[in-house]
Amino acid sequence: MNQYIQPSASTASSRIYDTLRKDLVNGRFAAGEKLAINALKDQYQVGLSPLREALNKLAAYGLLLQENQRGFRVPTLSHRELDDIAQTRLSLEGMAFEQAIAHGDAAWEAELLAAEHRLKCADMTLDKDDEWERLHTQFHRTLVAPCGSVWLLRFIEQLHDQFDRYRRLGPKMPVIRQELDQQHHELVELALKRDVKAARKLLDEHIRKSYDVALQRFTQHGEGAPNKR
Amino acid sequence: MNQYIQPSASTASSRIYDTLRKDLVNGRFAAGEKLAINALKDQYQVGLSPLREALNKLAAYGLLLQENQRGFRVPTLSHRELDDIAQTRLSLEGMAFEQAIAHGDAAWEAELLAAEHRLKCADMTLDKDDEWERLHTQFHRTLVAPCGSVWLLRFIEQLHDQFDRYRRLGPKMPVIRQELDQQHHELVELALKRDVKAARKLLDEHIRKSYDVALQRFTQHGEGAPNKR
DNA sequence: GCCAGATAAATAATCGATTTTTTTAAATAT
DNA sequence: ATATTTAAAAAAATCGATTATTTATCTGGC
Repeated sequence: MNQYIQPSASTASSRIYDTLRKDLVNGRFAAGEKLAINALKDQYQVGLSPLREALNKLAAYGLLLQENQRGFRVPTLSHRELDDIAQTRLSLEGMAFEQAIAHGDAAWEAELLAAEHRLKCADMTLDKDDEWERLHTQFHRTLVAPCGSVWLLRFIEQLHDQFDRYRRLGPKMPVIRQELDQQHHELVELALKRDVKAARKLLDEHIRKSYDVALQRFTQHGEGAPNKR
Repeated sequence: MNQYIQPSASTASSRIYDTLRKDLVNGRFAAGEKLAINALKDQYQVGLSPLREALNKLAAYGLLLQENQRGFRVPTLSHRELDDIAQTRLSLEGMAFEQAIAHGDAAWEAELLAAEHRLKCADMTLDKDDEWERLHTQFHRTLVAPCGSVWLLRFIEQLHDQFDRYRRLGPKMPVIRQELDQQHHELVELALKRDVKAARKLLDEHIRKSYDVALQRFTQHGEGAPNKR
């Protein structure tokens, strides 16, 4: 009797998973922080069982650390790990982009243009970044979507979340933001022209520029981990 | 007062996770099968909560599919996905192996020799494959260990599990097994010689040969999914 | 005979309470 | 004062039962 078929009817567990994932990527929790499950339960108004199931999934996904008999904690941040994430993202996303350019069809081209336009518009009209972030993720997802490998896409998605955890802590830099937006446009152009070499090169630069922003967080406050606790 | 520090004291949840992961990779459950949680609970003698937490983790890891309100099922097998897994493994493991050869030190060389020797011995003395499989996984892990990227290693591990899910269904082929063992030896030799080009090429061949074995399962029974239900 | 709707059975998800383990605090001895 | 043991508090993990949802079965109308 459902009016519309639900893609996957939500459960308390899946809802709290989505919420926590977003909050973790957005840096709502301090790096290294131990999660107080009971507090979370009250904060998010959710039962213990669904909460624990979500935390388990997040740990398997890499957004939490789990230590037997002593719960969950937020992974610390380190210059070294940021390098790893950025470098791996460079490799995998670059690889996927090349494949996508080789295989993407007309529908993909249309999606690319649409995604870039949506992103550009959001940038102008909205003030709070939430929607922009969503569209930004969606844009990069579209770039590599027709690469042909489900597993590669899965890993890229995971790396994106990891990368964003660092990037969103970085300072707001309107100038660089504008440059990044410009690159988004050029990425689409090169993809449409099927210029694999140039496209890959630009994607590399794009990620590196983003990396520079994220890195500020570390060079500013000295080496090590800028954790609260 | 613990005599030895436990690396991470086991919990019911972590134990059932390990067990199920192994059983899933070993094809103990039919592809596409819906998991009857209550039956599992009795079979494995474990409570509902730890079991569900383990299933949630396995779903996030990619060894199970989770659909809200209708539980968990074992992913189906397909020629197409095997191709994807093999190809992605080829890319990532190849990349990691090259890096490992570039960065691996003397300790790594020692570990390599040790791992290959252990594998060779297990092959001769033991009849049941369980220990061989463990050592085989360990050998490949060692090959790429010093690649420098935690995330790459993580993905490779995941792909290995996925690949093995297919490989272990394939027929026993002693001749090919012997060829694969020979390649293990040669991989170590090339790694020690730091011959990146040749090493990568051989690893490619090695994975491809393994892939051929796994593929039998599909070409034998015709295209599609060789599922029970 | 076949389909829509209602009912019953089975299964998934969640809750509330209990048990186990770790962490913190206090007490005692060196 | 410092270290070691003991006791108390807090937190994590697990259990047993309840609730919600899906799946299977039945019924009457066409």
